[in-house]
Amino acid sequence: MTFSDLLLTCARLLDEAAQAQLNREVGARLARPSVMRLVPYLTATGIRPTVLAGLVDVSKQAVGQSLADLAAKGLVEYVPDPTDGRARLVRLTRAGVAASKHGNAVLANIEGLLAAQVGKKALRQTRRGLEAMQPVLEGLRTAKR
Amino acid sequence: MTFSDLLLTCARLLDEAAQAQLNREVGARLARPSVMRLVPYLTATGIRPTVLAGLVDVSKQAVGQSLADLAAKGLVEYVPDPTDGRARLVRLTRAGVAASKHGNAVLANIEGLLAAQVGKKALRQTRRGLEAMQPVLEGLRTAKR
DNA sequence: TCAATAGTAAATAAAACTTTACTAATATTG
DNA sequence: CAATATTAGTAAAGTTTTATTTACTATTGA
Repeated sequence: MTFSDLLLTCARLLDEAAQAQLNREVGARLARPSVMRLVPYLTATGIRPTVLAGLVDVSKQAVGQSLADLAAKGLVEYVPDPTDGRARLVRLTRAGVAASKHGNAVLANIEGLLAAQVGKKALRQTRRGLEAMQPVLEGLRTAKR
Repeated sequence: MTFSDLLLTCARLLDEAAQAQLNREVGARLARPSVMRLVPYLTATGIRPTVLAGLVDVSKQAVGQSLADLAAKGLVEYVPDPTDGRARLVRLTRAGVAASKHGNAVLANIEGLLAAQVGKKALRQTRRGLEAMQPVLEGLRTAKR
């Protein structure tokens, strides 16, 4: 197995495990994939929908739809952007922050299992490797378009 | 950034980079996501559609539609399963194998860039870490359902 | 024989996203 | 500074993609 396949496979497995855990807790699917993709970029500080659209590379209308979903669930709210009267900021509500924290806790739990199985040292080494690779991969993204 | 986020982010970036490279070559989108998800499991030897459906966790009808897509492009073909008259095996055609190889070459190329930037040793260490983690993550999958 | 399995077909449902069209605020520029 | 262009965003409709439901055939295995 190539390194690439290994990386992609591990990420997929991790994602599935976390998702499955959360779904089990809620008793249904937490959120649809299109909505889940926004989550990493949502903060309590707020971000503009348009910026979000650029990050996930879909139209702002598409992002708007996903955000409406999250807003309907009370996980995000809109506030006017003080620096631009046209713009709004989407930010996590208290409930949204709590949900986000919980998601991180689930991941942390899985990490704990990994550490227990492969050893803290191996986990740390792997982390360092990925930390070095991330900026290189980010570079590919911006470079080639 | 947590280890989990790092892993998920790197995988996403790698996937995007490879996808973008392939799309650039073809001049359009190579294949839709639902189809791409089948690719890792396709071989020249052949696999049953139903098995494939189990692997990606969708109905066999859904897999059938994706496979019809690939068959229309001449990348896979059906052959009767010699061990069961009801069953068929989907296998990569010569063109399919070539396409698959090319995909791997694109990934290998990116890996080369990574190795050049972070060093072969770091790459090897990261690989070893992921290799140790994969079975643990696989275990979570089977265990919890 | 009869239940279960592998698969297909067609219709439909649901999800994700785009297109078109619009309002309101901000920038630009002549 | 007024006219114009641009930007942020929304709204509604429509399209594409993905997947399920229902219903069926053919083969296998009990």
